[in-house]
Amino acid sequence: MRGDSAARVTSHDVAAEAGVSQATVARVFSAPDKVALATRARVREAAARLGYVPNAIARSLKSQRTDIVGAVVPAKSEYWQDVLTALSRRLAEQGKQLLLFPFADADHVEEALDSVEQYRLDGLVLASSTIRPEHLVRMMRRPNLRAVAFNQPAASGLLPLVMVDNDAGARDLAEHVVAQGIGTATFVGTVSSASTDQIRYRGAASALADHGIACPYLEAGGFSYDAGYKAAAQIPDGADRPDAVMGGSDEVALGLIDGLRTGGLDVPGDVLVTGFDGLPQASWAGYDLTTLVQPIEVLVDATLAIIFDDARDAAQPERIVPGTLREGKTTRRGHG
Amino acid sequence: MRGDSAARVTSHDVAAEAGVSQATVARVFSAPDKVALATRARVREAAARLGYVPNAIARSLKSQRTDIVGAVVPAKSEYWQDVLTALSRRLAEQGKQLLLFPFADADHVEEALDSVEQYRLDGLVLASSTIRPEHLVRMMRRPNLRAVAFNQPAASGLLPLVMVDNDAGARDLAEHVVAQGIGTATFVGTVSSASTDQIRYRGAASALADHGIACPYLEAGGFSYDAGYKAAAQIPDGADRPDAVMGGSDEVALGLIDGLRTGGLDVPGDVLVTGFDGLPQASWAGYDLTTLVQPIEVLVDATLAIIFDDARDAAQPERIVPGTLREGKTTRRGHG
DNA sequence: CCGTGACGTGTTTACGTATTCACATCGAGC
DNA sequence: GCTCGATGTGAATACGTAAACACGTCACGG
Repeated sequence: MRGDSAARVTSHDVAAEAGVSQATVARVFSAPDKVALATRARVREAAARLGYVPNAIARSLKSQRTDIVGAVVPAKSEYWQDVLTALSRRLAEQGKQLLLFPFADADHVEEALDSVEQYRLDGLVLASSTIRPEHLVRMMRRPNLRAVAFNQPAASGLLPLVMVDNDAGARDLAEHVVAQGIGTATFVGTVSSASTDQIRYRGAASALADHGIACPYLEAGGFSYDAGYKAAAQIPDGADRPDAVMGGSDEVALGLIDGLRTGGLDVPGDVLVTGFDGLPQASWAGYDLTTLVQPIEVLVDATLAIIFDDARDAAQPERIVPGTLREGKTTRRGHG
Repeated sequence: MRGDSAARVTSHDVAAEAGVSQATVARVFSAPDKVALATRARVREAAARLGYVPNAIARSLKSQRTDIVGAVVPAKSEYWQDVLTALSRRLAEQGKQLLLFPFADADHVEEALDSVEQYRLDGLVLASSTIRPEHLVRMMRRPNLRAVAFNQPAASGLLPLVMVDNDAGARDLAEHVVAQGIGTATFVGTVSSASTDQIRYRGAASALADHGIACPYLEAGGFSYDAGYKAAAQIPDGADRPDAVMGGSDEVALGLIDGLRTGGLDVPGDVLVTGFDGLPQASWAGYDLTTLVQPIEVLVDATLAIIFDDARDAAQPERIVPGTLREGKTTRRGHG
């Protein structure tokens, strides 16, 4: 029953209560070592009594720093949710916050960016390869805004870029299934609209070609479980059935597995399946998917390093981080 | 090559360029109808030429509104990620943003709330039943902050509350499995630290008791897939094996299914399994879990209504929204 | 004993906008 | 022809903080 309900308490009120100037109060909360110990204690006490909390809005206006990083991401995606979780956690550790700008589809990116510009964010993470180059360029030239493209190959040359090594990862997966003794394979993804899937497909196809194996491509038409599930029905059965199906992402691969199984096939008995990303769900015992695990923590750290490190000299850094092959049972052939 | 790279463009700059006062520029962007058509056009043109974008920070300071809603949520949870997705999408439609305050575990809630207080948010969504009452009280008395508890029964009486009808949902699930002809059941959840699980357990146990069926409780020790997977090993086999296992949440239930299957049991052949929440993964063909689907859109809308509707008269609204039973194959007994 | 620097604090200003108040203009009504 | 209200605009102020600057005090070394 004290100090609360007092509508808005400012540093001036605290100053009056403690018998010091507003500047001293501000110093206590932003640079305590510049204030004598006794004064500091008195101010802290007064602040507690009044229920004072520094106003981050006013601070941001004055200091030109918001301590907020924005993220423009597709609204529905397991992968991006995992990335955001890692990102926000890391930011919280540094006393910074994450402001979300989700967009339902590519047409709504424009609106999201309009909002982005109004808040003077310290940094911006541009995710999803469905963001078009013209949007990237627009963000590129905002003053005082460090924008980083995250897993978005198309941004190369336009923006600083952090990305898993999609090409090497796809090759690793391809080599792995080849080692299982497959003779045919099919890649299922969304090459049409995702530049990551394009690289993954090319990498896999190239590695397979080195072993004389062709790799036809099947368009899933989306990044979701459902897209993979439906695509499974398009995969030829009988004599034309591929020995392995490579999904462009884990979500698609999980859908593929269930779709194939619903179609009466055994995974991995009849068909091997691989994914890409390393989602938690891929490790679930019901699937135990062979996939390429993205080192999300590393990617996030690299992203934040670009945003916050003042090494502005390296104008356009590109960090390509290798992933790790995770071998699950979806590529484990019954060796009799 | 025009208008860009000009470091910071303010309304003053635009005013000078357009030959009007700063006030007029401000009006053009916040109350356009108060400015003559010709003037408006001239200002808009000048703004475009200079690359001017209104500064949301300054606006917030002046107007005492940030157009930002905060959400305090556990960092790792499928369910909360789905809620956040819905929430941020709905906010974006209204030109508002979502600021994330994730916390790793209950001990870190305190820090998250410290940050919350600094930003003068329009509203706050307090999620997760692991937030302790003392924290709720603290948020309750912040002036100018509309805090809403989301699916958090423990907040009843302290804060406005929006929640799915856990009790009725649990009863529906119990009745459903009873209708399948079961004779014994076990509930697996985290009653110890989640007030939602407590209600769900009591509801299910009560409904089962009405049919003369006891419902022992098994502590999962967490909300995750892994917790469920491990808990499955604790379920008695042989003669004591329950006919049905009810998971406190979908995540736990999915883990249970895989755990039981790994243990050599057939779901639903040997054991029926139910969940709670209605996660997308519960619908995946590999599981097809019987669960209680939460109407997340409805819950989110109710939450935002409490935050933004000025009906401050209804001091402590409590909205309990019914869920929907989704019947999957995990409770479909082979009828011979 | 005085100059010098470190230290602690107060005064003042600036951040960029929204809003209140005042003022000028203009058309309509008597 | 003069008043009155409506309309459009400018001047001035406030939002709450951080930081530059100035000032006074005190300890220390020459």
